[in-house]
Amino acid sequence: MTETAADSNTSVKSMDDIMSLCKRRGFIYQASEIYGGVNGFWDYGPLGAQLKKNLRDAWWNDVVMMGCNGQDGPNGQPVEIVPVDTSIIQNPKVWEASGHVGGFNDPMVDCKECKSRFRADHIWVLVFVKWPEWIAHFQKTQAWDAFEGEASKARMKQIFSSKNLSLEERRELNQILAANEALKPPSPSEFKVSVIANNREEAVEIAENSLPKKIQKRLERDGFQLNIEYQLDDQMLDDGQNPCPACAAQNSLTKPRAFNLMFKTVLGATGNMDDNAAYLRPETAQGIFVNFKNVVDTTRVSLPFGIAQTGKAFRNEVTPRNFTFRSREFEQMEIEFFCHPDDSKDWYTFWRDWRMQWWKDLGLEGENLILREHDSDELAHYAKEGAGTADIEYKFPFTAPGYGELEGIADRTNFDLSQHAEHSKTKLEYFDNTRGELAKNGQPKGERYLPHVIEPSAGLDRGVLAILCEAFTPDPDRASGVYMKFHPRLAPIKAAVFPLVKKDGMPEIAQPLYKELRKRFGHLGTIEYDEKQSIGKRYARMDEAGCPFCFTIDSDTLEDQTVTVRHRDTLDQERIAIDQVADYLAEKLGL
RNA sequence: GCGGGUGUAGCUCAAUGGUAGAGCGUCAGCCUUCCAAGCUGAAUGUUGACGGUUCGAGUCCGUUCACCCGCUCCA
Repeated sequence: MTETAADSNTSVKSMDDIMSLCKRRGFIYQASEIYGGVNGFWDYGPLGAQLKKNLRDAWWNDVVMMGCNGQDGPNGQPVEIVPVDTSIIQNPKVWEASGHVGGFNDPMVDCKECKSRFRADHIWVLVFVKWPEWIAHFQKTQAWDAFEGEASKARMKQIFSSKNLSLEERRELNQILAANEALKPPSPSEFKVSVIANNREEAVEIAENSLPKKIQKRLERDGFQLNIEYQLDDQMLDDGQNPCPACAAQNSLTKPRAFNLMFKTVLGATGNMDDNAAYLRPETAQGIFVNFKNVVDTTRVSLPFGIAQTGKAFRNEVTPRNFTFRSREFEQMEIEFFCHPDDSKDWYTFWRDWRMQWWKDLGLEGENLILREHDSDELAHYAKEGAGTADIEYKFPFTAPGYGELEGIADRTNFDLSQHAEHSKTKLEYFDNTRGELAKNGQPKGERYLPHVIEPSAGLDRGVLAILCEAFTPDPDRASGVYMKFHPRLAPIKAAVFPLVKKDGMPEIAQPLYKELRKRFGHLGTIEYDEKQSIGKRYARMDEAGCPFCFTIDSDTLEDQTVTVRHRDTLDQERIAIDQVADYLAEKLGL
């Protein structure tokens, strides 16, 4: 309990300082920076690339190869996970089945007639009526009474004149109208025109001056006047029956569908987007689901088991923000764990708790990391009602005192498999010969079912960002002013070898040690060698890069073959035999 | 996407509308005896980009791009 509250509180850390260090030391650069960058994309530099690889490797080894680090699952058996590496581009039908095409988006509408596509919030619908006819109709309704006789023609005109009424007042009036069934069938001789406009003023301007001559003539001839205008999908005013702004076909627009956050791309060299559209995957999960049958058929796995995958995914985020936290291109580490429906709750709990522990073991400890169960009203379209979705969240400097999601653990039920079974017309049921009632020979008859899925889905880039934020430790007492307290397992630089001075035969001793360490540990991260400038400066540089151990050859080494080990976090120094350095480092790296 | 703010060397920042600078860092050399020491020298900029006003723009105006802070969404 020596740690004070301030020590564990990331909110005292400056995100600007962290980003500055990331740039300065080559962790993360803005993508295509020399061209002015591109919004929502980031490049990893030498240290960042290695840090990211180390985190990915830790996940791969612990989760996939070791099966939850060798821990037994809730069924008392070892956890079985197999890896796949699936395409970023899948058959477009995959995304229809998964629900990403239909529900994963911002408002767009299509014209059923001319096939044009519009942004719903750019379409304004102008409703024209014949005033005397409309007023007469209106007077038969209860709404008329609500105005207590004030509803003269002039008053009506005033009420529905866009220039004089606030949105709130308009809402209020239309609530009165909407409450009256007699008004539900549109008033006689209503005439609708849709226009593309950025705002109400522009829409009215177009209505008054810029409509096609043909329409203007008709309105004039038949005595139509503008009654009301509204934005498409206006909850209060839109009746869902709207004309197309392009071809003017009446009632030809689909309901607004959110515009797709998926990256569209083109298959084939002709570049014809209309015929050959495909999508860059918005999540790696679907590549797993569509291969479920393949894996079952070809690899002798049996339920319960998981399929794991790391890889890039792409989303056209509305607002990329907060450094790499919400990037448009990002890497996921996903497991789809398949189990019997009856066991899904146990497996959900198991995964949720184990994944939380895993992040803790990598150094995201204390109050900065929380496990948060979702409320039922924020469950995703695939999540079972009340079955459980939890987020592992980290208190980033830019979210503090709130938290940002690092990994989500969701019970996806059999949603995805059933969707793909239906859309692909392929049977995806699993035949479980350990279940079912017993046959005469005492063997179970077996049970055929669609497995349920627990999905622990982690953001690799977010993990790296959390590790960076957690590691960043200001320390005014040391030369660098800051050091990166990476877990040795994740540190991109594993160790450094320094001759204390560049003479007296010290470099000649340091060089072979450097080469020995590099040969043995180079596959895990960088081993540095540096003989330039003062020893303090070299230590300081290693502090900023987060190198956990420095081995220094000094004049004593010449006498007794020992070297100094300098510890990054404590600044402590100890002496060990030079021929013990490699074993020492191996132990410290947990090998 | 909307509103507000910011863009000058790797970083932190200067520069009345009048020759683009400093500190730190980086690199090279000398020196060195455990925490950015010292000395000498060097490199580094289309002042985010494009256009305009002006005899003259880092500075004023317009557009655009990027980032930051709010609203919103996700892993």
